Amino acid sequence: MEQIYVDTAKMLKAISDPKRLRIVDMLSCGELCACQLLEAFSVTQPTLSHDMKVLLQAGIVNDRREGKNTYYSLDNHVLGALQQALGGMFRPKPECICHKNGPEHP
Amino acid sequence: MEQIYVDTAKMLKAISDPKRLRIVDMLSCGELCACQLLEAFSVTQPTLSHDMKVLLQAGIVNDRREGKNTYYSLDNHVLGALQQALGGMFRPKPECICHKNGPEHP
DNA sequence: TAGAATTATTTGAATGTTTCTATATTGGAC
DNA sequence: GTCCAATATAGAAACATTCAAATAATTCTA
Repeated sequence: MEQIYVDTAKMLKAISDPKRLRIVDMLSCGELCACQLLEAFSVTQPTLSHDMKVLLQAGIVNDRREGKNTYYSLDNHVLGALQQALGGMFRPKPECICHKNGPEHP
Repeated sequence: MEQIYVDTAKMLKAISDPKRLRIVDMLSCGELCACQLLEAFSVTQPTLSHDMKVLLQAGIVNDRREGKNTYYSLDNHVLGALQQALGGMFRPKPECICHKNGPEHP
C-alpha cells in the first residue's frame, strides 16, 4: 500500500474519535494545558493522558513542558498537510490512481 | 458530546484505514463496480464487501445496482461537508469552543 | 428452471481500542 | 530532603474491529 495512504490513515485514526476531535477543536484557538483539557471532559486523568499520547504520536499536536504543567498545541503544518492530502484523494486528478490501476469497465 | 464531533468522527473512522482510503481515491475519478475494486487489492471478496459497507454506512459512498454488478461512487456532498467540518475544527473561530468551555489558564 | 457470475451475510478467531484503578515520575514549595 | 500537585505509565477488563472461510442471496443467460 502506498505510503500516503498509510500516513494519512494513521492521522485520521488519531482524530476519528469524538473526544479527540473535540480536543483538537479546543486547541484550535491556542495551546492549553492538560489540566484545562481535563476539566472539559468527564474522564479520568490517565484516560486523557492516553488520548493526548495518541494525538502526539500521530503528529497532530505538540507538547511543551513548563514546570508542573504540560501544554498542548496543534501542529498546524501537519494538519494543513492532512487537509491537502484528503483534498487530493477526494477530487479527480490528471494522474489519478484509477487511471493507472483501474481495470476495464465490465 | 456534541453531534458534530460524533458525526465527523464516524466519517473519519470509516476512512481511517489505508485500504478504504485508497478505495476513496480510486472512486474520485468516477464510479467503479465491486469487481474492479476487487482486482486492485489482494483481499478476499467478503472483506471488500465489508469495507464497502463501512463506507456506505458512513455516507462516504453511494451504491447502485445494475444487473449483477454493484457500482460505487463517492458522495461528494458528504465529503465536502466533512472537509468543511474539519477546516472549522482545525482553525480558530470567533465562536470557538475554547471561549465557551475553556477554564482559566493556570 | 438450472447454472453461472457477482455480491452480501454470517461466523469465529485474532487483534486492537477504550478506560478504568493503582502506581510511578516529575517539578515546585516548604 | 519532604510533601504536594500535575502528569505519565502499567495492568486489566470490557468492548470493538479486522478478515478469512463458508454460505446465502441476487440476477443474468441459456
